[in-house]
Amino acid sequence: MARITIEDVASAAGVSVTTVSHVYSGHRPVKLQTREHVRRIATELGYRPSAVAKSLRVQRTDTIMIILPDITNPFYPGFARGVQDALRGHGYHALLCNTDAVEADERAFIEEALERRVDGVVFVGWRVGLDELDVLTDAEIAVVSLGQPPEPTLVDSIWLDDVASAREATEYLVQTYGPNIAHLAGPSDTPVGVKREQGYRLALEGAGIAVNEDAVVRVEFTHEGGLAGMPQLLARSSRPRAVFCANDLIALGAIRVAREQGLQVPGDIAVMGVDDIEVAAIANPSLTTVRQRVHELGTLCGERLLERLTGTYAGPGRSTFVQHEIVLRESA
Amino acid sequence: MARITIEDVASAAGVSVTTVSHVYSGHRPVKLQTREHVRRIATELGYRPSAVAKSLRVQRTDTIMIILPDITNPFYPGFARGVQDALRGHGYHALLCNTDAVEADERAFIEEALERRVDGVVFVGWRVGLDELDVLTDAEIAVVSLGQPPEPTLVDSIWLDDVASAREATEYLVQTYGPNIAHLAGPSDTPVGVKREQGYRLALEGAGIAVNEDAVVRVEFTHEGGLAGMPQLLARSSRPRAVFCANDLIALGAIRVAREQGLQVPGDIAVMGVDDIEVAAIANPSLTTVRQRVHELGTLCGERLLERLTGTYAGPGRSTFVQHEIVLRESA
DNA sequence: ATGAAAGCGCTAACAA
DNA sequence: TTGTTAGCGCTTTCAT
Repeated sequence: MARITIEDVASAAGVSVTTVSHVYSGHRPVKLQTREHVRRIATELGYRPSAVAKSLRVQRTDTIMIILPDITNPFYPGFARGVQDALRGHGYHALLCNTDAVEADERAFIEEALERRVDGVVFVGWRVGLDELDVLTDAEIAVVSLGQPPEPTLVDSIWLDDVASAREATEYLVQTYGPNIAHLAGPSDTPVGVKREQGYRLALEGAGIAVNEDAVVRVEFTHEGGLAGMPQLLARSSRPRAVFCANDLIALGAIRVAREQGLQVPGDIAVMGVDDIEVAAIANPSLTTVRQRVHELGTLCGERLLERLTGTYAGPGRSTFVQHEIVLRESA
Repeated sequence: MARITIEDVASAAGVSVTTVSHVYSGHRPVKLQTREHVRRIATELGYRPSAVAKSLRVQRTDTIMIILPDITNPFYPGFARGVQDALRGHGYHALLCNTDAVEADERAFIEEALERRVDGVVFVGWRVGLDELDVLTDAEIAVVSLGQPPEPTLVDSIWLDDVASAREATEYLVQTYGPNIAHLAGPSDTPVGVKREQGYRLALEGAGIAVNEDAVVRVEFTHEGGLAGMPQLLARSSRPRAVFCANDLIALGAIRVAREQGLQVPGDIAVMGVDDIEVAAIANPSLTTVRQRVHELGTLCGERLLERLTGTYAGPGRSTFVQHEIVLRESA
């Protein structure tokens, strides 16, 4: 069955394509009678206006792209959800893209955004710098980035102080459990991983504690990362009294390993994460962590993007800081 | 800065648009020298072929749509991931859509798929029947649906036996903990909720146990659902010895409530879920549940879809059953 | 090895 | 209130 086009509807209804077009867009008045007639014919024929033809003509796709490192990390669906909530009712649809934090994929999706002519991009990148997003701005695509530091750029960015949050978390652990604090760090080739490790080191140095390099193990930002890294920490001659993990998934993995080895959390060893993903509260022991207010981050990105999409704002990149917050629960 | 088109490249390179087009598509040989020249000019100008113009011309979008009830339920990102993994390397991109299990939204996204001329749809619907997907098939859009029962339809469907899995889970609880088994059911207007409740009832009846209607509480398929429903169960004069929950999120909420009321799980009250989302293993106590092999479900959907997209298969709807599996852990 | 030109399905300027 | 038509940026047939 060939696709029904606007022309088919027009001739079947005995009107011009212009009229059919305006029945749908409402961009100019159409006599009620004609309007209803056209509608009926269109429904009978099963006509659906082609979004791609329209996009080509109006040079808008009403689509935005959300580029994320890993959709199976619960942090990101919550974030994406926030973005979509902010966009709700404004007629935009979202393309969710997984980069797996692979540099080539991050770049590939930026290309893809360009080719698909999306109207806007929310970018959460780990490998690619903010300056690489300028190509989007050049193509008049609205861009908001999450998590990069505040430096003057073309794109808006919503950022968290990863160094400070890691530092405060570690300081809390030092105060509560003394100097022997280990760190399950993120990969050293991700900005987030690097900054949280930096915060950890700053906290120890600030307390006059020398960093024991054996007490820092770098793993992926996943539950498996925690499962893989924790045994190394526990195998050390002097077991750490607490471990600061670069995110909640790692922390949950770490807790699991500790408990399997018969250790009490936090009695024998305390564990703290970062993110406050939903399961952090559900888990048992519930996870002490640094809350990132993920949904708010998402809506904020969505709102900033919307301001550019609608033309409410058109100036240089704005930088918005979102404050973290330590959430004390059972694990530390 | 106006968008660079194929024409800009052609004139700057002193060739025809045809040649530029073929440099990109490789659909016909272009002299090496010309090819390199065109490439260089294109790069200099920052040319990106417009996917929307191409789509209009070739009547393909290389896009599929994944329609899901709730992306913040960890079951679905895992599933979506599976679909995307199956599609990887075949040049398709995925549009992830959240219906929130709202009937109107499910229908709206079907419309949207039609208008956007996506090549395929993976549909996970709770309110809308399989027959409503025929409109997609009519428009020559490949469709695979998850979770509906095997009845002859136009679309492919991957299904789970929700009744049987709920029944087996309940039977296990009866065998282990006796007749006093409650049920935190899903909403009665979702097929999944209905079928799991049905399985629960069949198990009790099969064991000659009368179903106590007070012991069945219907809640949303969320952690909050569990938090809301569990107190009602615990407030009953005779506390249930175990509770079968319609999914893992509900079960995790239920466990939380039980523990807050000072009950041991499973010592005082056992809890069992369905899905085996990742956190089921991480949680503490870890969750006894029915595994749905979510990633496999996703890849299966992706593969079936791919067969239709590539034309490898073009017949009537196929129905593929995926076996569930009870996973015994600590909570029951 | 390369080009000219039609046409994919719409929207909107211009005309009546 | 309605219609005619150019053109959005590509691909591909038909020529050369």
